[in-house]
Amino acid sequence: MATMPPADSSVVRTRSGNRRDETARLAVLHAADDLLAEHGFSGLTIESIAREAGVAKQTIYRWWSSKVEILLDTLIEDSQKSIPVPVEKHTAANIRNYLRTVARFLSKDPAGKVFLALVAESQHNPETAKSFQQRYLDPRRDQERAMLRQATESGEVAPRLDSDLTMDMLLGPIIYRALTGAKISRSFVDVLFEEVLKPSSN
Amino acid sequence: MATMPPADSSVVRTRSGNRRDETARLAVLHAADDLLAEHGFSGLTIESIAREAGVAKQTIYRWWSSKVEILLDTLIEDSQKSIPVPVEKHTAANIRNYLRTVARFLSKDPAGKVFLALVAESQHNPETAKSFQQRYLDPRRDQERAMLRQATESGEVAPRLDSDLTMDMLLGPIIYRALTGAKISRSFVDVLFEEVLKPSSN
Amino acid sequence: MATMPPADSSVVRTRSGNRRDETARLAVLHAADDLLAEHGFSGLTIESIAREAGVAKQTIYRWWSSKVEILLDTLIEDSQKSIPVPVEKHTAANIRNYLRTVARFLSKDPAGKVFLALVAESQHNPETAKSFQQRYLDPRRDQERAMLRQATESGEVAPRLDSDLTMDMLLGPIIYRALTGAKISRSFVDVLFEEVLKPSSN
Amino acid sequence: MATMPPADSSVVRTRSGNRRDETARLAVLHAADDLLAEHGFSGLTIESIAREAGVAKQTIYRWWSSKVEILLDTLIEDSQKSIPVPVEKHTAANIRNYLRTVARFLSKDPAGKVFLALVAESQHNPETAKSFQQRYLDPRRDQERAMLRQATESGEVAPRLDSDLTMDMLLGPIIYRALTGAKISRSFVDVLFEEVLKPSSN
DNA sequence: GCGTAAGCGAGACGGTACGTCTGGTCTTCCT
DNA sequence: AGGAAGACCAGACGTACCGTCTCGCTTACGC
Repeated sequence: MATMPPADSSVVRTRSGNRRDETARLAVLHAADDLLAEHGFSGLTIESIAREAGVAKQTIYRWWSSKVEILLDTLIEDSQKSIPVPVEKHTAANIRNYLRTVARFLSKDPAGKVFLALVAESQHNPETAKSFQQRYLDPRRDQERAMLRQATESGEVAPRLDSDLTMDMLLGPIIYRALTGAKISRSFVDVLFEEVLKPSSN
Repeated sequence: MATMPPADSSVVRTRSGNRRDETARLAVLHAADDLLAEHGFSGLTIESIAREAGVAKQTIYRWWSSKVEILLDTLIEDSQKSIPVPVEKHTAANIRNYLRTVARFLSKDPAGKVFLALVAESQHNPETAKSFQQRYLDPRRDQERAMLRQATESGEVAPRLDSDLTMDMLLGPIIYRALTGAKISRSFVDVLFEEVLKPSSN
Repeated sequence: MATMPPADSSVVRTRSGNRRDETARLAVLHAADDLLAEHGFSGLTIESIAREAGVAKQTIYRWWSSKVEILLDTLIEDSQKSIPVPVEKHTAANIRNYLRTVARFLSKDPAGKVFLALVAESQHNPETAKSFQQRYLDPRRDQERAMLRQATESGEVAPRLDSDLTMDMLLGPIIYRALTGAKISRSFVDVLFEEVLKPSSN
Repeated sequence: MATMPPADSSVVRTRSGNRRDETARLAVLHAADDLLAEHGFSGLTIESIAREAGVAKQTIYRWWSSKVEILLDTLIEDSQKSIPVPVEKHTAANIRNYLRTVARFLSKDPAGKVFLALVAESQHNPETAKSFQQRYLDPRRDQERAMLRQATESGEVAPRLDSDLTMDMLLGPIIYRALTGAKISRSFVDVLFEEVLKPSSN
């Protein structure tokens, strides 16, 4: 993430005329990522993004309505790469692996900070909450529900509760621990998985 | 919450000389509470608190290092009133009731917004995270662990896991739902309780 | 002094894009002038100038390093208008008239207060003293010396002393009276002129 | 208990019970003097005087209405010591010497800065102007007029003009040069004296 | 092939809040 | 009673960003 193009002297900024400048778009996303990692959410200002990206503020305001929208863009791209919802084989192993991957993403991956920052900002700002819900949380939850349903149908897992409740019981503790900076061990995730999804676990 | 002292005309501001002025302290806490409820976290500025409370900014900076510390003070006082950890009889019913109270506090009580705001701000600011952990989360968790242990010893509940993991499984989903603005029905809480604490639940 | 442009409804604030906004510059100078006249030097704060001029504080800080520099700018412009050093005919009458004009400026014209305020502030602040000297006093003294020299060469006046000493003998008493709020009558000025510049005055 | 200041072992702070504490009064005057010399007029705040003098702010406010009054007290005492108006023999030599002393006081003596600071502050603050006039300038001018009158009567000097105008012609240039930081040579003072007071000077 | 239209970097603008500083008032406690 | 200490309200300080705007430039497209 946020690797700059090689500082080759021949990399002249290609001005794109009256079309959107992809170079500028990427520079903004990279700068946002870098600044969040380096200086935290409060160090992430439109002004600093523009400065870091070598871009005019107006260019940012033209394409994004707030810094939250910028972060959403990066989060969506990163999530597809780092924590894809398993889509082909919905086996128990795949689901457990998904939970492990999410846990690692939230506690280790710098991109996971973007997720936490957006959960956080949603508390402060209703519009962020709405965007975050509609553009990120809802689509993912849809995928997760499908995953759960198909794995249940194939008999791999046996949730005793409806899929939303099940997902919240699985993800809630993981996310809460991530939010409070607590350790999230692999066994913690595995126990969660066993408790919630395995039939006759006791 | 944030109820002002009786608007009796005789309530002249008692200047306390070179000792801390309790009137000013309360005015600040009330103003912070009111403004958070009315205008959200971003509408909560030191400037606006001072204005609302009729207090000089310097008085705020003298006693609190940031608006987060002010909110922590109000949260601690409000939590003791609204969501006390049951301390006398650690029965199953008491614990279930505690969970219900927490759920209501987070989703309905304006003071619950303070908790969510502090979880949020902790993501943006490490010092907030530390303060929040040490002054609020840790002490509460200690009480909750004691509650759980004693209820277990008396045979009222039968958690299959250690107390920290148990509490996170109970509170994580509730808090995650509160953070994402999802509904938290009584039955949701009760199911959580049954799943995690009841023996041979399936 | 400080006359606003005609309140024609069509006089919309011309935003100048990324070039300096002349409207803002003038508004600041006028506001500074007005506030000095109305509330004195201590009532002249950057805050109040910004408020009065309808200008952001940052705009002031962008272009002036202190309120003293603002006053210097107004004084220089006002002086060129109100007390120009006679530049064409250096006759005795012109010089006497110049002295009278200066006396009236210092004792009657609100803009004269700016001069006195800058002399005053120079006592408190070495940087003010330097700016005032370099940007105002020195250039004026150069002009005055030229005036004196040429009038002397043409035989109109006959100073017995060098030009700096002569100017200080002429202006010193006038300025000292202005500083102490004493009356400066026309005859006072005329006597000064006679004593210092007329040949064989006794 | 009077705590021993670190400096001189014998200088015990004598607390005077219910009489005004002369030690505190002197400490304030000295601190004011020192701070004016060291940090200029703007570095001279009630707060800093109290700190430097080891005195409570309230003690200062109890006895002086502003920092200007403190400076006036020091100036009056210093002037009596450093630039006494000659009072016994009003000879020409005495008057010339007086002018020389004044010139040296204003340009060299740190206490002269207090005079300049008060002239300055008078421009900014009408109350300062009034105090300064009544407590300092007027009494001195009365003495100077007497000096001049008696020297004239004894034939030592021959001013062509009334005494106020004469004094302003003598002191105005000196004070103006002091205010603008210009050099004030002995010959400058002597020429002034000759021009204004000597009969048939040309 | 030239005019129009849009995107771009730059940066000035009116604002709001920041956290610090000083001023002047007040009260408590100590001596 | 006087003085030290220090909390209090008030408000200016100079800085950082906000979101809007205008400028002068560059490029791509359509007449």
